[in-house]
Amino acid sequence: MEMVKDESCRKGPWTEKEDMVLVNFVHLFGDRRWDFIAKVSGLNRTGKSCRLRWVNYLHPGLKRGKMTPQEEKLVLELHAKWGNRWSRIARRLPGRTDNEIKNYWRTHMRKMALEKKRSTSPSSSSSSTVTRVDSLPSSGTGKVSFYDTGGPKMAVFDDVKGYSMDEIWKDIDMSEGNTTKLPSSENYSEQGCCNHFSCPSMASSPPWDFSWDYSLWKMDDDDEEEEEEEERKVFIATTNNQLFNLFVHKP
DNA sequence: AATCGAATCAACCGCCAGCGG
DNA sequence: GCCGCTGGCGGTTGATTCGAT
Repeated sequence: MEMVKDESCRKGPWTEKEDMVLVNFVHLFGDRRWDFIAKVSGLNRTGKSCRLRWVNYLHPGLKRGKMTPQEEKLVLELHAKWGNRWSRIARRLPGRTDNEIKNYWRTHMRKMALEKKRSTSPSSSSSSTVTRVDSLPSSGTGKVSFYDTGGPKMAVFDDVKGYSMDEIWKDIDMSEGNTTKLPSSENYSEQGCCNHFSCPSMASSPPWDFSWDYSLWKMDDDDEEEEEEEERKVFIATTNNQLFNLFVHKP
């Protein structure tokens, strides 16, 4: 049963079947032992890849869709405070992932930087119409990344006071000591992601209280064929077989 | 209707810290 | 104390979607 982690591991987009298998195994073994899950599930993926897929896409507590104004505000506040510590910021936003926030910020900053550039240089000096934001100088690292901010020192935020790293850490300490400043912070600990998503759906149905729910993978296109449905059932059966074998062969 | 650039999203990569042997 | 393994995190990239022209 040695599923060797080598270059033959699958990459690229996940299929619906892979998702189903992963969810099944995560509910059985928890969302910690990713390498183990990757091996026993038969998914030809790395543990890392499995974890990423679960955290960013399959986790039942995830919100989808646009950020609300409150969330946007919170992201701005927290980024001003903590810089690019996306996972930390994500913990304050139930149902949002670090990846999502990172992406949002990237887009947001691009917009902001463009607007700022336009407003500060009305002459649009150079011949090029739009200067890519990515090429804006970063804060002294030499490496260019438009959101390589060190956080709060981001030039685009004139209204945000500059912080030194020490100050940032002081802030973090303070906020962890006294979190009442931030909305909904009391619901989150600094531990595993499971604890962070204390969304209602998770609260009422912990991972181990698992029942197969097709709605999880219901696609919008309702003309989904029965054939696909049948395939699903077959796949679940196969997965269950795998699990059965696994337990039977356990000492 | 076609095209092109911008925006968004999903996934990978590399680094690092924590932990167990 | 050292070393290897694993998971977590931040940065980046590539594909897809959207919107303007």
